[in-house]
Amino acid sequence: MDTRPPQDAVFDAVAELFSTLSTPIRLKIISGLCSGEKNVSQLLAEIDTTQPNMSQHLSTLYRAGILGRRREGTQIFYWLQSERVATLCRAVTTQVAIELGGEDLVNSSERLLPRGLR
Amino acid sequence: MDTRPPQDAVFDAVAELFSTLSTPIRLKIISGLCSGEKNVSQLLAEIDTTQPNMSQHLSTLYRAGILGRRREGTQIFYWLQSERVATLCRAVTTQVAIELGGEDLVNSSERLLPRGLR
DNA sequence: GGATTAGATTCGTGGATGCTCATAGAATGA
DNA sequence: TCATTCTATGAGCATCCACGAATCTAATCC
Repeated sequence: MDTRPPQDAVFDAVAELFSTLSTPIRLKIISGLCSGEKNVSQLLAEIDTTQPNMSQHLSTLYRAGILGRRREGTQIFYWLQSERVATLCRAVTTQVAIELGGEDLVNSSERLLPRGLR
Repeated sequence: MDTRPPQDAVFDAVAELFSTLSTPIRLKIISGLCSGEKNVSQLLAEIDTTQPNMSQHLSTLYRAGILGRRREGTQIFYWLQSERVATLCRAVTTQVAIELGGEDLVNSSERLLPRGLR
């Protein structure tokens, strides 16, 4: 069989990546991790959602290879594993902030997805 | 009220954009229009789906401001309106093709989202 | 071992959306 | 006007998925 063109696999993969990034809360998580690794409690302090919901989104981003994970005692730390995806989100977010207008928004957007501090 | 941070609007907009690009068929449409404007029949000849389904996806991309639309007789031509989105898709698709491996796939990927011919 | 804290997992549900089928609309030609 | 071609729209359906509530697991401390 295999009547599908090989490019289809590429489009499928790209669509899946975009799908992973297509929810605001996951973008906020990526934004929050731009300044370095954080545990779940720290992320919960920044992002308004429930703990189970946060856990599910973190799991989704981890399985997608976008986040790394590490246990330290009872806490679990996450960090940005895919620098490529971080760069992608940064570029798109900056552009959208500009297009949405508002100098203030553009200025504050520089803090939306800051480049890694180290 | 308005207790939501202003950045939330940016994340919402970015998530919506990614959502629009999160289906393979819409990526194929964008790819097909990279070489210039086409009518619906031409797109149907390249992309395997039904006519109503194609029409709906075209409508979605048009409403998102990604495609332009023009009537000529009974036919309707679509073209890439947002060069920014086209560039985005091109960059991501190329990277994913590379990461999926296969020299042949990488080479053929150059034809996935060719730069505009004019 | 019991209690406590930090996260993950399971289950159920409502809303969004992609698909198909049937139909409607618009333009052209006889 | 009627037929044909090209495209859009609406209804019905199935699926996916984000969310919340409750529960479970793992590690630490008493």
